[in-house]
Amino acid sequence: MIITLKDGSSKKYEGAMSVLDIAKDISEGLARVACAGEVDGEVVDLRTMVDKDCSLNILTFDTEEGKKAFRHTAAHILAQAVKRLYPDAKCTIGPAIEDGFYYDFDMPSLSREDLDKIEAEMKKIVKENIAIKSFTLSRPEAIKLMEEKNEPYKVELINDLPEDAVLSFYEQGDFTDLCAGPHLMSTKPVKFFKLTSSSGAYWRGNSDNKMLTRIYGTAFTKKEDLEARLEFLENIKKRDHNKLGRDLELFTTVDVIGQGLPLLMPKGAKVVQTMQRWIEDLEDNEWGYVRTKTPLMAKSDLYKISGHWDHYKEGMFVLNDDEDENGVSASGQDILALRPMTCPFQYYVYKASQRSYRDLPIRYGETSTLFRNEDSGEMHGLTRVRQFTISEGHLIVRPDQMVEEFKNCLALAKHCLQTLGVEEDVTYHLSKWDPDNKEKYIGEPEVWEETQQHMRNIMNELEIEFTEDVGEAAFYGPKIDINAKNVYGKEDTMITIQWDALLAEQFDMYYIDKDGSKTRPYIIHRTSMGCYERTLAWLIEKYAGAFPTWLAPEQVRILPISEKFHAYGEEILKELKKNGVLATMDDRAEKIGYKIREARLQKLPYMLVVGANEEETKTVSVRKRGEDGDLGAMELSTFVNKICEEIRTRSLVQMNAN
RNA sequence: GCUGGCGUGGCACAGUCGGUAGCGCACCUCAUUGGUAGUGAGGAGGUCACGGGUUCGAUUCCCGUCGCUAGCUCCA
Repeated sequence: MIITLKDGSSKKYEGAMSVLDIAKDISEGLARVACAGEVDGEVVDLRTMVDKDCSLNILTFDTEEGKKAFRHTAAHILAQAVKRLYPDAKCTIGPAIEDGFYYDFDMPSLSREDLDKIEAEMKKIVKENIAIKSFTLSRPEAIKLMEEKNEPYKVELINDLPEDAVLSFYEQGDFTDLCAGPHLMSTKPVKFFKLTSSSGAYWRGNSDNKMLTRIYGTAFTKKEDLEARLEFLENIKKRDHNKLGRDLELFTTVDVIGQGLPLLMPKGAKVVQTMQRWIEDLEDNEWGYVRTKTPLMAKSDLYKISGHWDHYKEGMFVLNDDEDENGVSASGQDILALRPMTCPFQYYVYKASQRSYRDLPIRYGETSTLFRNEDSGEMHGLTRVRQFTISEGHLIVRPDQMVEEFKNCLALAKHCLQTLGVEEDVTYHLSKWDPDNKEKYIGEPEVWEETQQHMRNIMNELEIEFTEDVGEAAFYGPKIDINAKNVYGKEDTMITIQWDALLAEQFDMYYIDKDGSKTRPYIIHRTSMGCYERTLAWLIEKYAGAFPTWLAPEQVRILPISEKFHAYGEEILKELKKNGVLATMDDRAEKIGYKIREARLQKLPYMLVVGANEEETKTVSVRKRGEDGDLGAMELSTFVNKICEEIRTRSLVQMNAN
């Protein structure tokens, strides 16, 4: 590549040595130097970093550091523009994030028109090609500078840093900001950006603090990249379960029914029913589960034993909640709460009889409807709701069985993910307790640490990659969470497997051991596939509504060419239904092209076109969804065999012709 | 819960600077009986989310509620 340096000279670099050559030419042994110029005719900001050990990085926009520098600079350009237009706005923080940046200001909220104005001002700043200089200050000097600039939030930030800290600042014209960097050499390369949205955000992420105004933006070095990003954002809306799920008549919401209470319509309910039947049979027939069906509500007494009354009361829907200081309802009624989990109910199933060590493990499964009083701002489509149904289970096991059973729970979860075709789309997390926040949890620190180590070992042994998240545990134990991202990149927990060595004590659960002594069992709380509503949402986005055949709410639609072939169509319909295929017939007086168009828009797996040819030869003309879906004619029995096989094996791919 | 945005027939949208509303798709009826992404004609359907206020008059302006939504906080 040819680099034109700032002084106008240019030099050609070739091959693997170029990185070192560039460094030698422009670094002169300094810790951090940079140049801006043109690479192969394109204006770039090229920055090299030489660490103390002489290892070296070149920051072009292709590198992570380079992208960070680019986004930091974009954030500062935003802040500079805001300060120009709103001199009273106070700067807080403005980090780089994936695909862009944001900056929080203490200022009134902004409309789209305001964002457009700020964007225009930013364009000016870029055009001005302002040089960016960095300098460092001691803490007292830094505080003085920010006090002079009347930036109280910056002063607060600096005050929280170590006294002997040396703080880096970046200055671009009339704007100077505290920032760890890196930054570009000038504002010029930040050519293609867009302020995407503004919203509220609490100062320092604490809801007790003031709400600031956050501005989000996305920025790129190339026009095509920005356009591609904006187009991507536009396109993923088409996969968004909250839009697509409604369009495809899978679910709906009604304002008088309430927030977080979606209605599954016949198609959505059918998909959920298919999953539920599959999971229940799978657990009971192949994984040794026994089924329970327990109440959806209970007296507060139960939750007092479980600890939920103390640790989770805010999250429950409580009935007759007018208790006096003695815990008695003024109306004389029992204080009841809708259940937020199934644990204690299944514990009492366990406790209903005396258990021997020979009986364990006992694996209870329940298709369990739960109620959680989520904050009003939290609800979203099918992914965050106030009533939902999960494939819940509790395993009551002897301590010596714990590791094996925990592994089995992971294996079952993996099997479910695999069957749904989403195994590659998840991340595993070890959700740990927070030792600095002990009052949120029950049990002894040693037990927590030991349990977490067990889980760590299991994950390593199974060679599953995972991250460790502090403070994400349940109050009674650590857990493995299996998360998935939605189309917008937000993560939700799909599956959870929790190790609980504590609640057996609370509920006085025991079994009679070999030596005749009463012994505490361990408990695993787990889901095999998690919440049906959330999984449905995930699948809608994964498949853009085109579910694998076995999950599709309508698998085959028979399309007679005209009314004359309705009788033959009925014959086919009967045969399909007899074989358990979800089939319908479109017997409207519409043209065949129109019927096909409609079936395709509804993302049906298969269409069977039938007319004179088919009736005569006792065949069906098969069309599957997608481009070039016409599979031609086949014997009805052939099609039935193929689709039954596809459904039975829960295949993720569709049949081929012959 | 907090800060914004939004709410017009089933869906996607026009529109009204205050004088009670339209288009397309879908739906219904009739004709058409067809060969792989939209046959033609006609018709019905909305107290403009709900409640209050201002006004001679409110879908339009103001306030409140409900819902949807972007984030923040929360998610045992």
